[in-house]
Amino acid sequence: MLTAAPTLTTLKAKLFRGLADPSRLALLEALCAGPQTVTDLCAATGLRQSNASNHLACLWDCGLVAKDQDGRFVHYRLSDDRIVTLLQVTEQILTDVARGVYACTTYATPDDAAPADA
Amino acid sequence: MLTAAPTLTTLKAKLFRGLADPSRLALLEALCAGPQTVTDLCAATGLRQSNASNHLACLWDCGLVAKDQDGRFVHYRLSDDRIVTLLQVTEQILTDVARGVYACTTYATPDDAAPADA
DNA sequence: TTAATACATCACCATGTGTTAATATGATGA
DNA sequence: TCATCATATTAACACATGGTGATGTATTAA
Repeated sequence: MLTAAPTLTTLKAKLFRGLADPSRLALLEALCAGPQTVTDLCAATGLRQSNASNHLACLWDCGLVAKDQDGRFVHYRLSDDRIVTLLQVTEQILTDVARGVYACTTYATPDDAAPADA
Repeated sequence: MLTAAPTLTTLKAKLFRGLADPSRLALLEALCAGPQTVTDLCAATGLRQSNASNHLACLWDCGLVAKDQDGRFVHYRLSDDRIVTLLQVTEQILTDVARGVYACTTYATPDDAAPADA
């Protein structure tokens, strides 16, 4: 590919990959409202417990979320406020290029159906 | 997964996925310097021509890049200046959470080796 | 101790996805 | 026309990745 050692570009791609899954993004967006337990997050996102736990582990590994143990509960939260900024900028860009993202099927996520309304 | 119809979250994830590959990210970063032909981009990124062309097609489909035909040359360019902003914010976040992204192997890209220096 | 709750981990499977080589298209110049 | 350059397209392959269910581990309460 590009280089053997992890370059800044590679790291950036990896960070984006952390955001490039609807489940993980849903978790992050749910966490924008404040710290949540895994059970809360499952309820908010509709994910199975094991699935949510897997994705949260990924997000935690990547440093995108932090967690605080509280008895048998684990409260997850965003580790950095700029993640919100990132999501906001993305949303703004999406406003303009949404049509394209909509249409892009080359490396599409499996769960987007054909648009019901243009 | 979450919903059947493409939600804003799904679209956002898709947009991030467009940025979540080292090759595509390298192409976008190369384009930050200005419009480039495919051959130029191949030289700048080390990608094979067909591979670069594939990724550029994806980026174009997603609306992240625009292209201008010029004889047998095609000049690609970023379609939106805010893409640069997105990359910059990401780089800033990376500065702080880089250690985590470094260590995250759950959904790692294949091309990052173990760090030589912690 | 036993049961129940909250969460993590694991192996499996189906599918997504990046790369490559080969080939096609299309434009330019001799 | 023919050769060449610039780019796009395609099929095929190997591998990454997300989802699931089963199970493991703490923690709490009775």
